[in-house]
Amino acid sequence: MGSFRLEDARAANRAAPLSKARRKADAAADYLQNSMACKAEIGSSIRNAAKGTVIYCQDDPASVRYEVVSGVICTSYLFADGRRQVTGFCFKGEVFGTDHGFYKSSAEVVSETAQIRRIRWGDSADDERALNNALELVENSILLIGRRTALSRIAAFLVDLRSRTGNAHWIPLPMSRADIADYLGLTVETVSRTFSQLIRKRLIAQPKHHLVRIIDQDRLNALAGMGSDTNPPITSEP
Amino acid sequence: MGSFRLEDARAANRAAPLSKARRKADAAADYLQNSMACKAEIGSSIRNAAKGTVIYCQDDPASVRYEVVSGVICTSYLFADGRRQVTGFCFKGEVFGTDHGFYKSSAEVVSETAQIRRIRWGDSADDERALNNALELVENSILLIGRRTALSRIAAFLVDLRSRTGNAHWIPLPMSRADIADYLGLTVETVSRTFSQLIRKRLIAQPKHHLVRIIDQDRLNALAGMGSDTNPPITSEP
DNA sequence: CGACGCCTTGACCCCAGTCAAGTGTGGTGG
DNA sequence: CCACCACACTTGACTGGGGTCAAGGCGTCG
Repeated sequence: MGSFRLEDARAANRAAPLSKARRKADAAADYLQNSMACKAEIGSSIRNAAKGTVIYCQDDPASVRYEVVSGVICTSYLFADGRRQVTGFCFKGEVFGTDHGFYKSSAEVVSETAQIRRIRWGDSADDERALNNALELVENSILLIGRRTALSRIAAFLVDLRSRTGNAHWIPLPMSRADIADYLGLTVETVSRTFSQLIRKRLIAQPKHHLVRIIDQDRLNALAGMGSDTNPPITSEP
Repeated sequence: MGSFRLEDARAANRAAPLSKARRKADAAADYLQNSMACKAEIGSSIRNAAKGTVIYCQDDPASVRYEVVSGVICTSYLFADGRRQVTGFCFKGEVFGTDHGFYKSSAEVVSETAQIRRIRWGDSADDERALNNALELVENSILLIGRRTALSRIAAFLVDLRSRTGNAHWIPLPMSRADIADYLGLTVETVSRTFSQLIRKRLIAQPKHHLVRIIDQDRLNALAGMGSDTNPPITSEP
């Protein structure tokens, strides 16, 4: 079940990033079936998956959640009119697919390759941690998406990614511009233009399309509207 | 602790809807302290609170969560630069304040009056239900906020509120235009204009500022980009 | 090599932000 | 009882940011 809507939306959606993913998913279906015991994790099943692999589809029955071992996962929601809202990106150690009953969004691998661990519900301590993790991620997303200007959104997006990937200056951006656009509520063109703008202003560098180096963290923070933690930009009246 | 940021932001924020709330909160502080045993709920403490009452502040230590018994609660996050992002509205039966460690947002009563129930963490079945409830609400918010046009956002906002309040046609809108604007990432003027537009087009009626009647649910759904559930707007190619 | 996807850049225009003024409405004090 | 004010909301005029349409670069695959 659950897939017919995806097909409909694919037909209607001009960009249709999931269509390719869907085809790849079909091809790699059985590949997904057998879990790869890569590094002999303790009793849990870890899967290898290539870019474009769909982990689960919107409206599929939800039985397990997943943890990202390596790579990046993108979860997205397809509207009936074909528009797409990317609900989040998941990096190493983060959890996705925490829905109850049916998955409300689809999950897709956006990095070249990814390892994900299936986790069953039942251990209440673990379950609660997972839910809290998911909640935190989504709440963070709201603070990103609610911003006014494209510049502020992109800046906040980069700042968020930097803190989550734990990288000092280099940020991997395996997702496509369309993914970022659908996440931040912008268009591909605006995303591209804004990146170019940040590069021109020497706030970031971009040796490859999918790799960003943060040059001026402070000014990026300022654009993101977070201020420098050590030097709050607000002076209260006497 | 936690309140100094609020004060700072108050000084900087032109609209500063929390400033009034803050003053009211001070005045009604002791009122809040003693829980009112209104209808003798089973062993849980229910409080009455008037409009503007702040339940908790951003960065306050988080020990309990809350359930709305009656009225409407608004949770919002204040940025260092004074901007405000409303993270959600909570109606009867919904849960807020599910943060761990410290509250990441402030919670305020926006209806004329509200009853809220304090709930301690510990009952894992209950805890998990609460977390799932919160997660669902926040994920829904993302689908609202990510929309492109103001018309689409307002329409989706109304459709969402209608389904959550369980009301057939009449929707209570106790929150201010500023709250709605800060929720959807718009300005008060745009919110006001959009409501007027919907009224002119006879999609809704608005006998009072804080009450909306949905006249044409189908067209509202269409604007919201959800289509009519019985008649999907997408035709798949053969 | 050409076809295709993805990304970038440019030109144009419209939606929504900004500034400013006007309209209730409730509260306070004379 | 009315004058006055404070506040929330509405409406208008103007402008700029970003959506839209279109063209062009660039790497990958067949």
